Amino acid sequence: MIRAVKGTRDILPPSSSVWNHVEAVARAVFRSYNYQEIRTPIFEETQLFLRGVGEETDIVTKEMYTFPDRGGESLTLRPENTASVIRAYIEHRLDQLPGLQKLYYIGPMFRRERPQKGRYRQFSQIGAEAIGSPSAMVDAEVIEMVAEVLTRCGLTGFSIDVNSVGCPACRPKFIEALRQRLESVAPQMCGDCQRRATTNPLRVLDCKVPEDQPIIDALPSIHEHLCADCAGHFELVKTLLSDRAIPYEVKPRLVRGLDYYTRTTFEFTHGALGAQNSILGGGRYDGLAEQLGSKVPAPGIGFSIGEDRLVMSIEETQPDTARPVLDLFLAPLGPAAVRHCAALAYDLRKKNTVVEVGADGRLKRVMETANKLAARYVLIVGENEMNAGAYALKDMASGEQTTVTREQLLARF
RNA sequence: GCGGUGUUAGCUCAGCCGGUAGAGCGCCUGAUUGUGGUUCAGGAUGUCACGGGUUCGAAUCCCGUACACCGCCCCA
Repeated sequence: MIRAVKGTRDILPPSSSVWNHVEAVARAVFRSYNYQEIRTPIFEETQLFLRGVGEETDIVTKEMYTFPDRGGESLTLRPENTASVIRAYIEHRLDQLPGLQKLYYIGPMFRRERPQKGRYRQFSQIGAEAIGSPSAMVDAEVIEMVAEVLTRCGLTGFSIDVNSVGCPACRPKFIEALRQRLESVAPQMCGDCQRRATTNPLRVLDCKVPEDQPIIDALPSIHEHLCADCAGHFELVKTLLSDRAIPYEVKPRLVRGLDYYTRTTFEFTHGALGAQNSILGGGRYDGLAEQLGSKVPAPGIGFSIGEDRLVMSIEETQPDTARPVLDLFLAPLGPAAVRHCAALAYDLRKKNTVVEVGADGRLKRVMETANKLAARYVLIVGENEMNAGAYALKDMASGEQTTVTREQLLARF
């Protein structure tokens, strides 16, 4: 038997309707903030991600689906979408358009990691990018917007963590201070941290080993090293979030894994997800466009929601959300009624009524089928009904049966 | 990429120390002629994940592979 490849999966009903719901909610919220959809290719030149995501990141060093095209060019299945959006922004000179560019996307991403619950090799992200402004106003609006998406999806119990990772002016100084301090304390820490102390000092802050926590708490904080501009920016973001009564927590240790982040970073987590508790992540990337060859600066901020994880949280939190509606089930008795029902269904469906036509057979059997499909009403169409010009309409919930003419039926459904 | 647990009917699982498989749910059929949800009776379905080994004999023991899940790394 041929099975779906490792780390990929089929989204079947009724789960697929939850996916559709989530996407519809996101589109509606994005629209209300005046975002418009962008669709970029699912694969790009490998070079885009090397430069955009960062050569030293885990994504680039060990997780990309990279393959040579038949012409010899190296292509890569997109591991994330921000780099592609910025590439499109530059390529199509969107900086020449008036105002901020506010773009959203929904689609599959690919990372070759060891699969786990909530972690797949093909997964879907719902994301948005606001490009063209360095203002803290935009940061706060983006965080507000994504919180609104989760809330309107019916999700509760998520928490919002924010931080500032500084800018090219102040972050290197912080990293240097961190490195120096780690020289003395790292030997007392876990093996991973001893390694990180030299390879990636920022990662030490993310360590979850309980014994290391007191040591980490005593390490220098990024906030002591932010330059005046970065500190002011972060203060304003926090003030604006408070103005909106959005509950957030400052996590000085929140370090994101992509190289392009500057200043504001944020992450939403949810307890129902297990080890992969991050439901969405995002941040500001003021230097990314220039890194990708833009001649003009294009400061931006964005996020991406892990759609698989969002759907999973919703399904675990509220299990009975996905229930498709079947308005009317037509039960034909005899070949003539089958033709009659087909024509009737055609007219009803033009009005977007959800209609199913049963197979000809014993009424008992047809009723059983209608019941299993959870039909609201069943319309019985046999010789008697066709001769009389009136159908028997049964309310499946109450069991009551009434008589309706074709006109009455079309007016009602 | 590293470590661990698991893989038996469509689903959830049982199967003790090796003697070639079961339950519940679901599905199908019937309880006479045009009426569901309850009840009753009957029925179908598994190369016991795959490959190899030990054995007279393996779902049951051993090894390998695949996949899923848990933890690590990292992230969505």
